[in-house]
Amino acid sequence: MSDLLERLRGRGWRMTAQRRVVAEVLDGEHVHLTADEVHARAVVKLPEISRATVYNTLGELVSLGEVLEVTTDKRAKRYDPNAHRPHHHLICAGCGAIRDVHPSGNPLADLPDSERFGFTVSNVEVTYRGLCPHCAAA
Amino acid sequence: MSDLLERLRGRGWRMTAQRRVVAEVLDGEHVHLTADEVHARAVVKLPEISRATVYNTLGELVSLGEVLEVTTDKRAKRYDPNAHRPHHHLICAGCGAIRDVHPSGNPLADLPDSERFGFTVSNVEVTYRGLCPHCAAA
DNA sequence: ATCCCATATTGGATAGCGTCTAAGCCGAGT
DNA sequence: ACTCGGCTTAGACGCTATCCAATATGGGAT
Repeated sequence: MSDLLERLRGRGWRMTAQRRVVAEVLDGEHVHLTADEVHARAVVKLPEISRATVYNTLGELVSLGEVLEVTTDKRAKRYDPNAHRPHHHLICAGCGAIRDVHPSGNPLADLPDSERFGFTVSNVEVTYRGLCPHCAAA
Repeated sequence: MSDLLERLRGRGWRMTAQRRVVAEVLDGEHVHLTADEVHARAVVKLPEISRATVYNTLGELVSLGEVLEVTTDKRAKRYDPNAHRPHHHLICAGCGAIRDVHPSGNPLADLPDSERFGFTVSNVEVTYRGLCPHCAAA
């Protein structure tokens, strides 16, 4: 399971109990957790861990490119451990569930220079919205 | 200029000084303002207007479909008066500024059935991120 | 023109989420 | 084992949005 931990060690990331626990929580989950949910799961393994450390660690993992931040609304940000494989998101407007999806095509190429307004464009996110089978039935 | 005001009146929206001022602020601007920025501009025309009213009014305009809410990060939501024409967004990672863009291509068609997981997909948002000329220089 | 009341507005309180700070702790190199 | 820079902590703080009870007001009815 510890591809993530191995990669972090390999980059010279200083390993501490708190950081290991946070990384393990992300590595084991396949849903997109909020910072507080990560904290709640981390506390099970390491009761003294503080919220600040979870926030710091998540921020570092994001900077390192190992984890993605997903902001879909004004509720809490969610953290996506699946950063090694490019993907986009499909979100249910009813229940808020998120699935990873892999569209074909390259949206970055679809933005002509004339539409870039001098920006250095580095990244593109595609968010599909709709209703999941369960919410569509209700 | 007052297409927006006309449409609102036509829908039987009760017109008050505060609502008119908020609508005028949005109608006159071509950038995407935060609620506080809308409030700041509204105060110039109507010094007594309260934050709560601006929030209420923006919420109603969103419900009416006259204005779009754009949530890009954990900073303030921004309000997009350009709801009548489909477009996507280019966001500066430095200062949060937003520009409307019109990419070629159709991302909805890029999501194969096998990646839809039974969802009824109704909408797609494309968000380009980068640095605006000003933030790139700093 | 005036009255009336459903609805809008107000400002202050409250809540959610995230960031900051000061102080102590710890791990790795010597 | 010692030292020092980086890590962790608890709680204060800040920002944005929402809620609330009291007050004011638009606009139809008279």
